[in-house]
Amino acid sequence: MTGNVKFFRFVGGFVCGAAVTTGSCVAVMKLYKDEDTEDQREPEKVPQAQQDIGRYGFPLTGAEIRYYANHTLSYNQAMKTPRWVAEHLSHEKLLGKADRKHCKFKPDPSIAEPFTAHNADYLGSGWSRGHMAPAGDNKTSEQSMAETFYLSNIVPQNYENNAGYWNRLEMYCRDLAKRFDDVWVISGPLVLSEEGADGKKTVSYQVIGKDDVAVPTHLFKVILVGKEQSASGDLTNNQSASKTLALGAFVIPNQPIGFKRPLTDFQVSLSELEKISGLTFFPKVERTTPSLPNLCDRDSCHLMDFKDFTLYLTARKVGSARTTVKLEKSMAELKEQGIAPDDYILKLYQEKKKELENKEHNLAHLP
DNA sequence: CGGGATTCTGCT
DNA sequence: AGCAGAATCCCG
Repeated sequence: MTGNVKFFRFVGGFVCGAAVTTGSCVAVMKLYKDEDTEDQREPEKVPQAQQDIGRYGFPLTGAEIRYYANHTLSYNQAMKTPRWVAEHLSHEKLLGKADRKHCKFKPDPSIAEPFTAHNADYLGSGWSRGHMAPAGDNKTSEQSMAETFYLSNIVPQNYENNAGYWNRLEMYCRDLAKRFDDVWVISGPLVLSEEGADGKKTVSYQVIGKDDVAVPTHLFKVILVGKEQSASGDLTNNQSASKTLALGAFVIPNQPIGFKRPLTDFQVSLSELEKISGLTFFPKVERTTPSLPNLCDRDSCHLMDFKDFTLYLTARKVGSARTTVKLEKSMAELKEQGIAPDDYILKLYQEKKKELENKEHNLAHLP
């Protein structure tokens, strides 16, 4: 029996050996819950050998779950990055006017100094500070947006990837919130092995700054959607909640990725991602069935193409133009790229043009 | 939307 | 003098 220990998964997501006594199992549960806190077992119930081993305490990991206004994460004190960052998106939560220009990247005050990254680690490193929980998911609250700029939510990310492919993936997640009531997103960094010419596999990653912040080779994103909005509302009563869920897991290389690569190119099975990340995602979701419905079957998994993305960026620039010169420049750039402005941009342009012409006319005629 | 740099201003 | 926030500029 000793060589054949069976394991059971409990609702809380931890495992415990069936061969150990019930009492010890409860103790394991307590340790799991209070992982980084003082062992709260009553001393007289702990075997002497265990008391001796733990006399001066066990190592702390700092991996406990940290809660912020609109995101939740587990931190990696060795990497100086998050392990994972979780969010819940909904249509209502994505409305608002909070502006990232009023935010600053800064060390997370709740991370102990020896384990935190600093801005100086990133500046001049060749890597950008990439959000895991995006600022754009926090338009409703200045506070929650400011918290996403804590470096506990940041990883070193390729500039083009951050502004491009990853950005469009984040936009797709927000778009999902228009079609599904609930969207849960978990994002994080990965350092994956590489096979050399000699066939040996090696994990190798750059570290930056005096704090040796780990540069991930890849980033992952797990998307779980639920309660699909249906026009007819014809879901039968006895369908379980899990049947309304759909999930997609993606592993994105931390490097420039062009518009030609569809998101499905980077889709992996949840079990594959769990194996390489060491994480168990959504442990409270029933997994008796072989796998959850595929998000990319239920929805398009289609990121913005070049034309739509350029139109989107132009609309942003037109809306924020401060002078007529810059306004015209944005429109000219669009034309240079061979893209015709759509009705939305034309309307935006006309309104902005009037506004700026008035402003500049008044300035020119001041006494 | 995602990132930068620089300059000015106000405060201590 | 030095720091923090705001404003303005730039890029994809």
